Amino acid sequence: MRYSREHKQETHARIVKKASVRLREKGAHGIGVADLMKDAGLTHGGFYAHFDSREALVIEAFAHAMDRSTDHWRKIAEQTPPEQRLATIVDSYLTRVHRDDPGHGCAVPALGAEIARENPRTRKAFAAKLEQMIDMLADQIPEVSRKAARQQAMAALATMMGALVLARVAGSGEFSDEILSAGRDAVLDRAASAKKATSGKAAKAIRH
Amino acid sequence: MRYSREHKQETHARIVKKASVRLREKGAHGIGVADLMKDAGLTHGGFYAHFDSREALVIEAFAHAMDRSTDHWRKIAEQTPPEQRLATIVDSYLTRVHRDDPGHGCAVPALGAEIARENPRTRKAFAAKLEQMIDMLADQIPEVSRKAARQQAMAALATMMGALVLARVAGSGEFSDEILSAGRDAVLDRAASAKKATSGKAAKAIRH
DNA sequence: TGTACATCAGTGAACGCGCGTTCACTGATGTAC
DNA sequence: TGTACATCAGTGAACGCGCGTTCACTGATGTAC
Repeated sequence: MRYSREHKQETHARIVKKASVRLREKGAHGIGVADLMKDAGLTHGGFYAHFDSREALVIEAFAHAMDRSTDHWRKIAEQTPPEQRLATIVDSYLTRVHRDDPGHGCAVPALGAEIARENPRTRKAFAAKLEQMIDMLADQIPEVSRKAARQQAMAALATMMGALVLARVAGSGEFSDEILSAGRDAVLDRAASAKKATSGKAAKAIRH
Repeated sequence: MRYSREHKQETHARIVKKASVRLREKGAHGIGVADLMKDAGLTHGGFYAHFDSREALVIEAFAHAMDRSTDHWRKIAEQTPPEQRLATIVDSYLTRVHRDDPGHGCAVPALGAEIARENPRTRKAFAAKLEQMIDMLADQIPEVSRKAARQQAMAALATMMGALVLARVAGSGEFSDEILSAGRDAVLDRAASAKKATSGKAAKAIRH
């Protein structure tokens, strides 16, 4: 059954897309090649017509997830006034829905720690996507220098993904909700005070 | 070779201690029973004289790592004036040494995401230790209500462990160092502004 | 105190299972003539 | 346009390996008498 020219690309994309969901749900080593192929409606034998190895799929699936997240938040930001963009992203990031559905959420809290232990090539591929995500976040922070915006974006992502990891460890009760809420407040308060600090002297005094 | 009464307990403790290092280094599924026993100077067959299953060791090793971290920071805090305690903890947490030696560092960035995917019993055991760690951090935040201190402790831990995960993904270059530094600034700035906010009106205005 | 026996932490071979990967084969469709 | 052949995405059995777990056995030391 030979297929048309686009067919292989479509199948390849479908495997990557489905895998990116399942890997975020189950972890980078939490699901096997056979199950990933089954998710895409195929049998495991055909896997190596599309990827050199399981690891190659993992890299593609991560990149896909990161790109989708970065695009998603950029689009959300574009529909929001500049001074509210970061707040809107944080509010949509630290939600119960995101906490309870890692498969369709940010790959950083789901897979960051595992990727950091992966071989250098895989880790670097992920690091490049992480940098793009941070740049996108920095773009949403107006009224400060580029350097300050990047620094704030790094801290904001650390707090957001960290709070999501902690909230997932905590389960889905009150304790978990409190973590989400504490993370939101931390990012938003700091954004507010950092902005004031660059435009007023009184606020600057507070930072030191 | 029957051993004295304390011998088994000592061996058990040694296995747990060594495993807690290796699991933080390699991940919750990154190292096998045989290698873990070898680390403790034993052969794999004896494992089940000490633990019901591999998972039981994982739970004990996590609990051990969390207790050690919590104790460690409590001790550091006790040797520091109250108003500098959180800052001292943050400074010792977000370092290159900690980033580059996960085996002897905090279990939350190393294993949190994986534990969140584990079965409910394992996850809940970890969640209880997480709550203890947050309580300990809240104890180091003076001059605010208990509720506010806990909230700030949650956010601080989220930022700290998140920054460590991101820094490990980023490797060990400039980008990675910037993440550590951005995380430090975020926690310390917020601690300073939160304190001011409870004692001065001008600062309160800044938070809103 | 001395002796015979019981205990059980630890050994190392073996089992069963799942997983990543390989491979011979299939057959629908593209392509050459 | 029609026909014969080539291609190659996908199938499903099989391989080899590592891992968690089991088990018969060992032998130094605790304990009963």
